[in-house]
Amino acid sequence: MKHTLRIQIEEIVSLTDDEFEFVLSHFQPKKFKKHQIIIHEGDNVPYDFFVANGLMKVSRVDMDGKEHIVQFAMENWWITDAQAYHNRAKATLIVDCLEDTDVFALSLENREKLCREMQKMEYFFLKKTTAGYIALQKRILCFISSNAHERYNNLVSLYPGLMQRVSKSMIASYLGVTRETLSRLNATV
Amino acid sequence: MKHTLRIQIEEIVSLTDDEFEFVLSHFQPKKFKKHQIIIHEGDNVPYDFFVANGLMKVSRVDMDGKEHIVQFAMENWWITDAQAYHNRAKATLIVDCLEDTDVFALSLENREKLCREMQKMEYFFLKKTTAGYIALQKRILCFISSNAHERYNNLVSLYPGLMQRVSKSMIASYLGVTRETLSRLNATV
DNA sequence: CGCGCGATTGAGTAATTTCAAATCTAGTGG
DNA sequence: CCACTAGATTTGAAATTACTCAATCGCGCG
Repeated sequence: MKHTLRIQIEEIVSLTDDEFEFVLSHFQPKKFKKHQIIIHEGDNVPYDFFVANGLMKVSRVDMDGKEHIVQFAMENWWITDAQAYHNRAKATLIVDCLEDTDVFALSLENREKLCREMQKMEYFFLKKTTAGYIALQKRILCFISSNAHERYNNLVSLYPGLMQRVSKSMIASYLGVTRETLSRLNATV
Repeated sequence: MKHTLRIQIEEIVSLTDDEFEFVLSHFQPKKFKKHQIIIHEGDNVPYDFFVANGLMKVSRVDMDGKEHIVQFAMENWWITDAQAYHNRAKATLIVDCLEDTDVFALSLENREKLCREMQKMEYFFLKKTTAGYIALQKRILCFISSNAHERYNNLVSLYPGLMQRVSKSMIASYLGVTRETLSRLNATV
């Protein structure tokens, strides 16, 4: 059975067994528990996490104590406070687990080292990051051109599996509406 | 006087004169007129554009004929329909000029070629794309956690120069509000 | 059974949109 | 230099959408 990280990388570049072992040696496997907070606001952010199993989220809590969810990460997604990670700055976001989660953690040092050692990994990260950029651009277009109802329908069709694993309050937070508004949307469908 | 593209690249990797000439040979300089539409919906998207001079935007026009602006690009910004460009797909967005504009156009073929020939250019694109990803993530956080007034203030403080060059209707479209709402915000400040 | 948590419902309020009309502004031709 | 027009901006009033706060419902679990 192939490693889930290997499958993802090989969607973009092919690897021999040895090469994959080499790549993998740059990651640290870690296990987290449901509700565990991995990165607090103000922390250093030493890792980008590849989720092998489980479910995490990144969010910010505003001055009123309201949580705003920036991203979920299910299996085969990457998650971290990107701004803090890449700029070696203090976290402004919170990363935590919605389920027991297995990740492969990649430090920025190892990421850079890996890119120097294997150019095709730099190519992989470029493709992945570009795809992420495009996805965010679509999400922005959704915000500027759609109301809450349309954004909800869009999310359901994009990630149907997410609905079964995440509370409706969190879906609301991700969509930028209150849980009450989201609840009333469902009634209207 | 250094080339504006060279300055941007050298913020991330240093180049000799020869190297820069080599990089530049992969680009095509182009001149566009104000109001010129560079990419129509449904077009192929052969280029990513580096704006040397002038101002462009990417937008989508919805079924009601309303324009939604995804991005502006002033000097030293990159702009294209990223989804269509990177996936060699038909454009779903419109790219046009708000001023007479000089660009350096980079085809996907030349981009790939350049990355193969000079690894540090792949590094450059990775850093640039990562920075773009982080910027979009911030903009999304702004949408889910801020009202129109706060989004407007945020935009003004991020890009004060933009306000002098772009009509308020377009600012409104970029912020995801109507021009009437934006107009009323200014009154309240 | 009864507690606790998430989801829903209700009522009032605030923000935003819609559509229409009025104003302002820059550029043009006389 | 002035009048005129087209486009952009602002204003007004009503309708809609979304939010807030409070109360209720539903369900799993000790």
